[in-house]
Amino acid sequence: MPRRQPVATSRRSSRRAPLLDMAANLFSRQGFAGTSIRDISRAVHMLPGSIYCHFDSKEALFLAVYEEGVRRIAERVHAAISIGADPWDRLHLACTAHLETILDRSDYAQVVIRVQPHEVPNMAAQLIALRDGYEALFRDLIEAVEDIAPARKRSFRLLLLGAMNWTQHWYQPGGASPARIADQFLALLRTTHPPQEAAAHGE
Amino acid sequence: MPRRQPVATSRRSSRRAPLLDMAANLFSRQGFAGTSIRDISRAVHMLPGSIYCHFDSKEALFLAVYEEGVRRIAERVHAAISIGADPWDRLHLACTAHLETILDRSDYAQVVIRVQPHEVPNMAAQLIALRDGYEALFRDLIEAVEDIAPARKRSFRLLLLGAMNWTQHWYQPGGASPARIADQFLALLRTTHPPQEAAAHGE
Amino acid sequence: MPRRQPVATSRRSSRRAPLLDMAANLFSRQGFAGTSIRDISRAVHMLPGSIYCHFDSKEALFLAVYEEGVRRIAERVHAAISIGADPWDRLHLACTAHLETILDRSDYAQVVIRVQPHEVPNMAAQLIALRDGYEALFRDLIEAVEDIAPARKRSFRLLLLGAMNWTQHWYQPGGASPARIADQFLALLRTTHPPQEAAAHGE
Amino acid sequence: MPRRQPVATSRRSSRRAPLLDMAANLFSRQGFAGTSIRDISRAVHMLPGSIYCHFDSKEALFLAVYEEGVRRIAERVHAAISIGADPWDRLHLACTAHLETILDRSDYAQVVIRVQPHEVPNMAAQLIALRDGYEALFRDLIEAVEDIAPARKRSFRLLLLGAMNWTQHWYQPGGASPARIADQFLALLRTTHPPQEAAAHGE
DNA sequence: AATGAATGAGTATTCATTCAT
DNA sequence: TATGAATGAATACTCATTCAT
Repeated sequence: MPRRQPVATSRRSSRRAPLLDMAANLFSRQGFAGTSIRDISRAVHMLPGSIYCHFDSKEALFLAVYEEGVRRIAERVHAAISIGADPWDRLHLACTAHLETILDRSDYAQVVIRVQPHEVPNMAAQLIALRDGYEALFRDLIEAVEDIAPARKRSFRLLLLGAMNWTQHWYQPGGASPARIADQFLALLRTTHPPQEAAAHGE
Repeated sequence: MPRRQPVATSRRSSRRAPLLDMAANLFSRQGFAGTSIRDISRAVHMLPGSIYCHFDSKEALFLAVYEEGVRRIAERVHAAISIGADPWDRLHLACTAHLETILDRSDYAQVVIRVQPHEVPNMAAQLIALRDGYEALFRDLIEAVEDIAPARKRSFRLLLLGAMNWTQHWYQPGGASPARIADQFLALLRTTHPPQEAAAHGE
Repeated sequence: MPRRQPVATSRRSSRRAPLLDMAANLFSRQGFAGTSIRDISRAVHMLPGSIYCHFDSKEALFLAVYEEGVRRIAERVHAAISIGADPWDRLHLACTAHLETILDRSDYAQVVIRVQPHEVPNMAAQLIALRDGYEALFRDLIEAVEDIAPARKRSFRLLLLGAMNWTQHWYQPGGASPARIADQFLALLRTTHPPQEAAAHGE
Repeated sequence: MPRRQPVATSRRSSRRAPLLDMAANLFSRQGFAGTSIRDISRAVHMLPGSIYCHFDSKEALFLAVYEEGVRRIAERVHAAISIGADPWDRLHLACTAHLETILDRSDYAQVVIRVQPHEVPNMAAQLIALRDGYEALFRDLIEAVEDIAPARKRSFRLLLLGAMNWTQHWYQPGGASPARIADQFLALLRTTHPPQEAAAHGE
């Protein structure tokens, strides 16, 4: 597991990291259009113009946040699945890591789920590419699960990812934990195929 | 089935309806913060100020769109389930109607799914109440399905609705139809419990 | 001679005319880039944003000033030459009117001479077309003067117009009047060819 | 004739010369207000702040360009007239050199013609003094031409210099050469006075 | 001599909204 | 019901300049 730099940059200006953090926080709560450069600069005790020392535009700043967000979820999910061997286990671990990251851990990751690429002028293509890169991971994980019929793998993936990503709309810190939600979702999708006491995953 | 007014209002000015339509269209594509009163007024060949003859504020206009959106999905779903008797059938019909409405039929309905209540200043509570009112319908439908274990009904609902609402992010008119998507999603959730006698809605 | 409207517009908002006047004044003294919307709005006791009730952009405002400027010189020159019959007389009258307008009478006209079309983003073509339209007048006047050799008419025109337009750089209200300057310039160019019978427009 | 340093300065930093060149280029095309320190620094691959290692302010940088511009035209004109003896010849040579320099040779010289002194805050007096110093040269050359009536020398100079300086507005590299333009302008002004039969300066 | 970051004021323009007509 | 003009604050971004390194 690689040692990770503070925030995607080794040790630039000490104010770049908090700036990016605050941007992530505000974008995750208010979206792209709903967050102004002034909002961000105020929160980080800079002048609006000073932000442009670090990023060329609001879109570029957003892209940096999004990239970091994708990096963070991907990293956590990769780390999580590395401890499992069985395909269902690995999928389960991935879902737990995914939900934990987007619900509790990281404003960056929340941005990735919450902000739709085409809300961000001139950045849609790049954002979609980043997100697709991440989602390919789930494609692979689901591919490896033998007792999902091949014809259903695509809708399985869309159902599962959609349901997980939508949790942002109703999740509340007090309630069921992200891990519990992952359990419940997979239970609904798994019990289907392999009654778990019996001969394992033979459909 | 109730005769429906042109646009949720009896028969006010002839320009109110297109105004609301255009607002729905723009809000559904650009979100609340991303759509300006000027955008709307331009699209409907009015002056910005003239919009205030019909609505007190941007938020009030949005609320009207949202209300109409909820009304429209609810109406379609109610109409759809009325032709089914079996709980699974009724759920299936509801899902199809839900997906058809938010994916193909109505900008109004799309707004309801796309715009998060708390993006809209001072309106979150009302919007959430409206949405919850609609979602209660699914709670009832799921309640009636006996072969979902009671303890799982909540997560079943959240999984199903989340997955359906998320389709907006990947749905494309050329691909699988909303009805087909509904089939596929329910197939994944149903085969689970009782492939009992025979495949009713079998894939 | 046609009755002329206050400022290119019949009777729109009472604040549009002074706005255009002030813009003409500032553009004529500070150029396009050197004049800000704030400068103009301050001078006319408006808020910067209010200017956009009247013009879509700084460039559009400038174009309106420029058009009016061309209109004004052209009008004055046309009026002046209408009282002459002899080609030299007509040219002389035109030069006097041209110089009087760009030196003393009109900020609008001064803008036309002072601001180079390509200083104004996205407007160069339109501005050049307007200016060329006006200068065609001098082409015709010079065409009619028989004792300028045809091969020299082009350079005659460029010399004369260039010298006149450059007066803005050195003219001072106290010194030689625009009419006197016109006399002197034409004397230098006329004595050349035909000091024929007697001095018509004596120096 | 003095040996000339690379760029008006003995042999400072190797980056000062390209900086000044680029500034001349940009000022000549975009004027003073239309050119930013950032434009210049970008073009010369420096950071904006680094320019202040070489010049105290934007105005000081401009002044350096302007001085160099005046130096360059004056130098070329001096060199040109040194090979002529007859006053008309010398004037002709000066005009050719002047036009060649401001039209084809030097961004520096173009700045002198293009930018009006009072566009540059707090520098007008110095710039005017520099320009006047140069123009005095033409005063002397015209003074020496005997067949221009003394009373007309001033307007002759203003006409000639104005027409030449204005060429910047219409000159195009493909068309008549600067030397040809000088010929044509002087032909218009000369044929006047000296009935050409007399041997003299047969062109 | 040059950098990288920052400043504070300023850039053109857009925002939702108001109001007399 | 709608307009046209205006407001005052906000929008993203750029300006010339400074300063510690």
